[in-house]
Amino acid sequence: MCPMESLDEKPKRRTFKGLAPEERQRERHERFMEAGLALYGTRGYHGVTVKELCAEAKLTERYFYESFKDREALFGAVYQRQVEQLRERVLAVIRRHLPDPRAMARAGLETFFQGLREDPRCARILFVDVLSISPAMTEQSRQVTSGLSGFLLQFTQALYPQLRAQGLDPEIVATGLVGACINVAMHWVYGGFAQPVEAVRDNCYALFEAMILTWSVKTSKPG
Amino acid sequence: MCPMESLDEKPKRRTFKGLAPEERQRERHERFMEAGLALYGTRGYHGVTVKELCAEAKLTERYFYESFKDREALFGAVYQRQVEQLRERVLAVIRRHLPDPRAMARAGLETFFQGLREDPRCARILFVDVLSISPAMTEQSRQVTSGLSGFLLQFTQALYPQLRAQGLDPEIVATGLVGACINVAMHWVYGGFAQPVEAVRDNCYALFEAMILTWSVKTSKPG
DNA sequence: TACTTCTGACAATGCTTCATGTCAACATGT
DNA sequence: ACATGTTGACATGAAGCATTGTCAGAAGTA
Repeated sequence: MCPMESLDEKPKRRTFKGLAPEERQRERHERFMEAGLALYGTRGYHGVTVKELCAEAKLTERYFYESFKDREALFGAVYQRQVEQLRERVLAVIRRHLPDPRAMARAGLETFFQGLREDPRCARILFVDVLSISPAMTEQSRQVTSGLSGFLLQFTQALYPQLRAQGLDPEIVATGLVGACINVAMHWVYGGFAQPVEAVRDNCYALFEAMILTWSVKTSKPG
Repeated sequence: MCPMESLDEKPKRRTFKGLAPEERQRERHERFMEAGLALYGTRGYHGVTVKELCAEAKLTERYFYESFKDREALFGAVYQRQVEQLRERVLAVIRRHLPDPRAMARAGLETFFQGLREDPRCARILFVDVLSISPAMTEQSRQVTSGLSGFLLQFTQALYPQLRAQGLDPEIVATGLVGACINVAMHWVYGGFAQPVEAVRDNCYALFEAMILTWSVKTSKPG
């Protein structure tokens, strides 16, 4: 009985199982992120409940709402992480193949596809469910893919500054090429990786190269 | 009081409001189909309840379950109808432009995009929600897009029988081209049709042409 | 008019989910 | 050993949903 006891005293946070409070919380957060990847990535967003996420994370609802506002917030966090992981990986590989544009593009594509094969769960998260959750998530996805085609655009224009598409809108073409990769990836993943990754990489690269070639031809001999 | 009254007598079906029983049922079915298109196409599959579908159709739950086993069955029917409508329209236009392959492809593409602009609701149904409902619906969508790339393949190979893709898998390329059109369409629709339909059509056609050109080049002068 | 079918409004059931709350058991530092 | 922070199991409540059922009245038939 301490005499100066305040009425709204904060509980003293302390270590537990050898971990500081922040560490424990981060670990719980992490477990939910992995549970989200596991369940959302296999059964989709709408088929998964908070209770199931908790069971997968071996934690209880209380801690779920400690880390995330709701189911959608967890999905958004998982989505964003997957995007950034894949992006970093692809960019790193592209950098490693500087300055050969052909090698850069092919290696980037291969890394993209290999990432999906290593963890097919992220394919569903990145390309399917994100579009059917809420307008906010749809917009987030739109920005990601727009950013991707923007990068693609910048990339090709830096490599081939002389390219001027006659009557073509580079933004639309870039959107198309991104869509091509995504659709190929989806069919590849859902088809059980029937083709070797090199085949997928080469065929997608062929689309890129075809466009560059077309642009060169159109610009070098107009009409 | 008829003396021979059977215990399990079937109710005599009769006309009502000048319509035969079958006509009435068909009309109810139709109203649910339109309600499904309206609500699924704007708010998505998961955000719509049976009650809302009934309100939109101005009918009651009883009649919903008369026509459809559940919400998913209605979605499947709406999806299938939209696929077939768009396909018929595109095929009709393509036929009308025989035998000029360039005109056929461009007109087909334009009809595809124009169909989406006339009724943006079907974009969501055809490309987004169908993938996140159930494995069965996902498979149905897969078959549709596979059929589409199959047609594309057959089309180009019929027009350019000499084309032999060196080291390329025509199936993957076709999948990519279909994905390109779908992604361009999605961004076009969700971006509020910022570009004129001719621009979208021409840029997608450019992708097609680029591939054909690439194949021709690769086959005529190998290496 | 008398009878039957058809229709719409809505109640009822049973289930599931989200989100919060309770509480005893456990772990820790003193 | 004790007081207290921490945890997991479970309870609770409000809400929403799918599906079936009830019933009075409108619309057709004879």
